[in-house]
Amino acid sequence: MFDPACPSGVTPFRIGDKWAGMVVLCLEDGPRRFSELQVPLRGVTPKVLTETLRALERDGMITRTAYPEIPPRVEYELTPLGRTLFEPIAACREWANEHLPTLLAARESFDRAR
Amino acid sequence: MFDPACPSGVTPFRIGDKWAGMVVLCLEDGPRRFSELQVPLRGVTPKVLTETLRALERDGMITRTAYPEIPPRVEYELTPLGRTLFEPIAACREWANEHLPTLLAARESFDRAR
DNA sequence: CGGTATCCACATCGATACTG
DNA sequence: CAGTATCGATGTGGATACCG
Repeated sequence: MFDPACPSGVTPFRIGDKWAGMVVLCLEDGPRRFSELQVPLRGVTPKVLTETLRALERDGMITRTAYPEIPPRVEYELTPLGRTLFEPIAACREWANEHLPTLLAARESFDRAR
Repeated sequence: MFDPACPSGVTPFRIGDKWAGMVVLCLEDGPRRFSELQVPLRGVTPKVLTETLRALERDGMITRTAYPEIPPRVEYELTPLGRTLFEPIAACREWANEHLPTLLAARESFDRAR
């Protein structure tokens, strides 16, 4: 997902509000900072990322931990509930990785026929 | 999903354009007619259902078969590619079935705290 | 029955600028 | 660094009516 050519960004089967699923995937290996999350989610504005993180926190998927430092540091981490969500989302990612070329070929063929 | 109280309709992890994932799930047991699909997808307007089905057909997920009869009959069916998509989507459905109460409880708790 | 055709409300998403 | 504040474009979804 950190690759600019990663197909996750164009998969038509993104989860929910477009970014939430990718955030969950980004948190697989442990806590991440706000600015770290902005990297793989290319193009996401701070506003939208904030909204996404708030929504996930509200639903008990992630925790937000702010450290009272200068400069400020905030870390987001999957909760146990969030971890249970990781699996089905990862399954969707696997599907996209495997079948996206087929899908795009079908799409192109369909468009050419019209 | 055919139950009015089914949680699938409120799951925050719906796939893609909100209806596409549910359509795939609806086609699990074989071909379905346009009007049949309108039943479990409560509230979907003909326009939106048409758009959803076109998009799925375009991506090679379903086939559309029109029978030249009076009155007209049209059936939609999963392609082999569409069948491969069924599994990860079903996994998301299972997740929702299992964890939605926990999620809603977390949400309510979060909202009460603010 | 299985759609189209219009029109519209609303939410989402984004760009930009600014702050503790 | 990690946001917030505004504002605006976009487009998705929906209500309603009509057609072959």
